[in-house]
Amino acid sequence: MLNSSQLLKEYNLKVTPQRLAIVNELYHNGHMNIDDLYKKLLEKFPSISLATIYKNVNAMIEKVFLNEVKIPDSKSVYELVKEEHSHLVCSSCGIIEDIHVDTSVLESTIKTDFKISSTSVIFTGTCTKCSK
Amino acid sequence: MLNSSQLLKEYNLKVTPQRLAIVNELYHNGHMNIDDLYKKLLEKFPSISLATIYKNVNAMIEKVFLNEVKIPDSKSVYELVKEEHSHLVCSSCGIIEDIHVDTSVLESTIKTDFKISSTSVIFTGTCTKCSK
DNA sequence: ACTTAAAGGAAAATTATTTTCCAATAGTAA
DNA sequence: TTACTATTGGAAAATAATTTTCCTTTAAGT
Repeated sequence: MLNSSQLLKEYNLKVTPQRLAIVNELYHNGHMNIDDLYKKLLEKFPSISLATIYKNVNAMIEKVFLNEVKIPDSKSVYELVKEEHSHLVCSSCGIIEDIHVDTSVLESTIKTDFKISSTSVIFTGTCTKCSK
Repeated sequence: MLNSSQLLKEYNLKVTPQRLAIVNELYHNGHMNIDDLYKKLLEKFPSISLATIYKNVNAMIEKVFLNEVKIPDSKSVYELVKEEHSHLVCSSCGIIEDIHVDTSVLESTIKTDFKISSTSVIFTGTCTKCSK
């Protein structure tokens, strides 16, 4: 189980029911875009405003508690920050999965003068369900 | 030298001065966002409209002649489609460089049921100039 | 040159995101 | 618990980003 309340506190974010819901939804669904979040929270808070979603998502990103994932050819999704990982995206149904990849292999093989600080990898393909 | 006119024709896009300028700018600058393009084209076409930029960029993406590159924490940029490659982004000055990476290494090491069709890799770091 | 489908530009329309303002509320201190 | 204060949520307005509409112009084929 996730102690969302404590988590928010650790990130210096006031604990409110709306924020708890955002955290819990992301915890259960992994990756959601703004609209997914809005629609989901509307069920629990019929009067919630899109501005509240935006304000909170931005606040959480600022505190490095959430992370925006930019997916090729589709909308950005948000996820709880956790250990570094990459993403698998199904171009058919849109499902997104985390996957652990050792990017140091890449970083060591490329020839560049850049000091690399992070490597984003997104695999696009077809998931098992959609393959059938 | 680039024969932009012929290129456009090959992609079934009518050759217009505005389109030629877009292609040439992208050829010379490599990666530009919508605003970069708009500002640049304004120099040559003082009455050009942002809608023209959007319409053309979208048309070119549709024909798989341009490609949108989604950069973490910054605006999307567009580039002419060419052989597969990855990107290096300087988080300090924003410069973007192409880099060739053998992503098959990654694809073969990960454990997944997805049928992977493409792999997007973006390295973020600091370029030489900004390192000094 | 003539014709026509497509493109460019201006403005409006839509969509996405942020800001403002005020009432409600979480967190802290008494 | 109560009182206080800063922050949050919500409604609406404001701003930004993108697309569409409509009409004039133009590229490209005849």
